Amino acid sequence: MTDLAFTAEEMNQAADEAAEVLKVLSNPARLRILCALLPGERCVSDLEEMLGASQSYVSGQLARMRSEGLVTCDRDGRTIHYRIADERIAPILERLYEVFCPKSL
Amino acid sequence: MTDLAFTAEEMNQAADEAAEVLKVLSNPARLRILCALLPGERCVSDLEEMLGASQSYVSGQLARMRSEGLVTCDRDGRTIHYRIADERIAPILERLYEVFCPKSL
DNA sequence: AACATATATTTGGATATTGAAATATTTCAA
DNA sequence: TTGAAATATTTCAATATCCAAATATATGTT
Repeated sequence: MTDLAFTAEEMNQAADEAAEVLKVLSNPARLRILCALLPGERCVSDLEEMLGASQSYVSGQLARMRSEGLVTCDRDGRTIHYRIADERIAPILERLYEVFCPKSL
Repeated sequence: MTDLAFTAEEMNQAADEAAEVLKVLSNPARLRILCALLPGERCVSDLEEMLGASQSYVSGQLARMRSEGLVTCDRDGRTIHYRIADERIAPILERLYEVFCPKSL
């Protein structure tokens, strides 16, 4: 039977972890990429088009998120499909939709 | 009767807005300050103690969040009580607790 | 092999953020 | 009015972030 309360140390750890994830979400391009991935896989060129951003920029942001384990990808021929790999992302994005896009729900 | 769907432009605006708020939350000290304010008002020295951070540092972070309208304060003698001033903060923090501190709920 | 397509990586300069240290301001109490 | 307590602001150096531009790599096609 584990303790139900968080110690101060655990709280600090949780805050550090949360802040790390939030830092990724705090860039509009990365946020929009993750939102685009929420319904399912997308290839890089789709994401480029949706964002209206350059190839290297989108690819760079994907690389960053890959290195942090937030997304993964599979190659299919010469296109690469990305998807969200961290289960903490979806519930956070859902809440962000509720807060910032209430009309769309 | 307003439209129920978000245009691409509205989505981009929402993403920018969300990213701005998330940037504030993406620093562990600021995140912990806001969590401490969630149940109600706190004075600066209380926050200092909770964070184990220096007076000027805590005050500086509070100043930043004040300038962005996320918190407000009232003076009571020589102590100043801060509280959350942006209604978007609480629902986001609640979700962060669910995701990062599930044990404590 | 040569070429086109899709994606990745590197580089670099501008700008922002971080957190510590010192100093300033405001208020109350003696 | 002098001093102490509570909070705010300024300054600075280190580091991180942003995004564009150029270049590299991998795959498929002819």
